Amino acid sequence: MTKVRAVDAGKTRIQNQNEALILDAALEVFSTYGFRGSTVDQIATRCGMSKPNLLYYFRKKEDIYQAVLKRTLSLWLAPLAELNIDNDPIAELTRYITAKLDLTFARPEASKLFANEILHGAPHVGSFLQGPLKQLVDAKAAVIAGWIAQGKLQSVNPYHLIFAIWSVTQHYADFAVQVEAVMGKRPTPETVKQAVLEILLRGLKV
Amino acid sequence: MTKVRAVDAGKTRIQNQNEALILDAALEVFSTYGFRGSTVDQIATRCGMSKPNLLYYFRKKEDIYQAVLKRTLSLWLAPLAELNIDNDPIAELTRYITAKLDLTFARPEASKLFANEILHGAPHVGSFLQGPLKQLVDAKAAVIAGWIAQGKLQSVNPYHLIFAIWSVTQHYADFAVQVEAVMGKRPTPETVKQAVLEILLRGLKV
DNA sequence: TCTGCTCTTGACCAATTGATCAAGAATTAA
DNA sequence: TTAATTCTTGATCAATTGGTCAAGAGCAGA
Repeated sequence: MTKVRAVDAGKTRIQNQNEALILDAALEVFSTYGFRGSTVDQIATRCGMSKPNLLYYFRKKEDIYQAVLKRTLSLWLAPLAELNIDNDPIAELTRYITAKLDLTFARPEASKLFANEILHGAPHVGSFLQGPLKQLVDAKAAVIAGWIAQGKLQSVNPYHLIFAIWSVTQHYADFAVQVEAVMGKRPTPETVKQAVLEILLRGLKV
Repeated sequence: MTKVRAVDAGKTRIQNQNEALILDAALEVFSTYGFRGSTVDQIATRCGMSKPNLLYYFRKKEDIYQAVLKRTLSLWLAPLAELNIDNDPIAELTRYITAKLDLTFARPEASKLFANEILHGAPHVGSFLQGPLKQLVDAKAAVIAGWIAQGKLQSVNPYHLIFAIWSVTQHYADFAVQVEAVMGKRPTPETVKQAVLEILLRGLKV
């Protein structure tokens, strides 16, 4: 067998293993306490690793954050990219909203990490917002506008519809504590799905 | 004139003046950088004041945060409390949503401060959420349920409708950076109002 | 003016924390 | 087995930062 380093982007077995371990721990910690509120030691301890050892894999705290954020962003974009103008708009939007809610309940930390980043002015993802994200949203806003032009959907500003979908779906991750406190219990994903679909889509049917 | 201290809850003129100054600066700083990300020095400098002097008025960083958060919460609750079952539901909800959006555009820092607090698990306002907030929402959810029972409003889960209103309206403060990046410009309050009202209310009319 | 209280701050302390380093342990390819 | 490389960490450093303190400046009422 050839040198391990040649296999996976120049990474050894232990490197791949530990970097993954670190990123998982970092997502948990950063999404809970924010960048400034998290310590390298916290993340290291969560991996059962010493702080210098963690810094052997990621030289700076910044680097860990960048890496975990990057890994999260692709997860974020995926569902929107699938909006297809050739299908029925209500079915497509239903699928999109459902996919977003599934993500919210399956990976609330990812949503919280992203929310934290934006809330603090998006210091690390500013160019992502203005570049890839804007382009994708522009394209999908055009799809929605197309549906409206074809008379398949009630008239609505596509950008603000997308914002509404984002905010409502991510609310159940980012503000989960408030939702639980106000309702006195954690609502089931099914209940949320039904309610959210009703609220967001009923007014859009022609 | 009697001693100044007797007038305003035992506060002197300078105390009232400086405490207000500090709370304004603290809101700016905390809402931008979060609790851990903000420093006492930052707040002090913003008031043109030395750090020890600031700590003369608020003995701990915590105390400043608590005070500014408390001052924000009442602002937050006010509009919802006015939902009146005797009026037309669409008119009432329109008024509520408009009031929330006005707050969002007039005081985005307040929204961001609150969002940050909830996002990090509401360590300082947990009891507020489970107490006063829950009670108010319970009462107003009953109002909405009443409208539905009277056939004045389409059927919808009142709690989730309130969550949707909160999330969509606050989105334009908390995620303003993203909204601007994606749209390529800052949308006018009027545009947002029209779009949000359409999205949230069109499906509710009977 | 005088007296007591409030207000202000430079200097300082202690704890936290991001980051480094040297030295040893473990792993790998031969 | 061996030699090179990778991995690991205790000890330590330097910067940041929340908070204290003593001493002086400013202010209000008599």
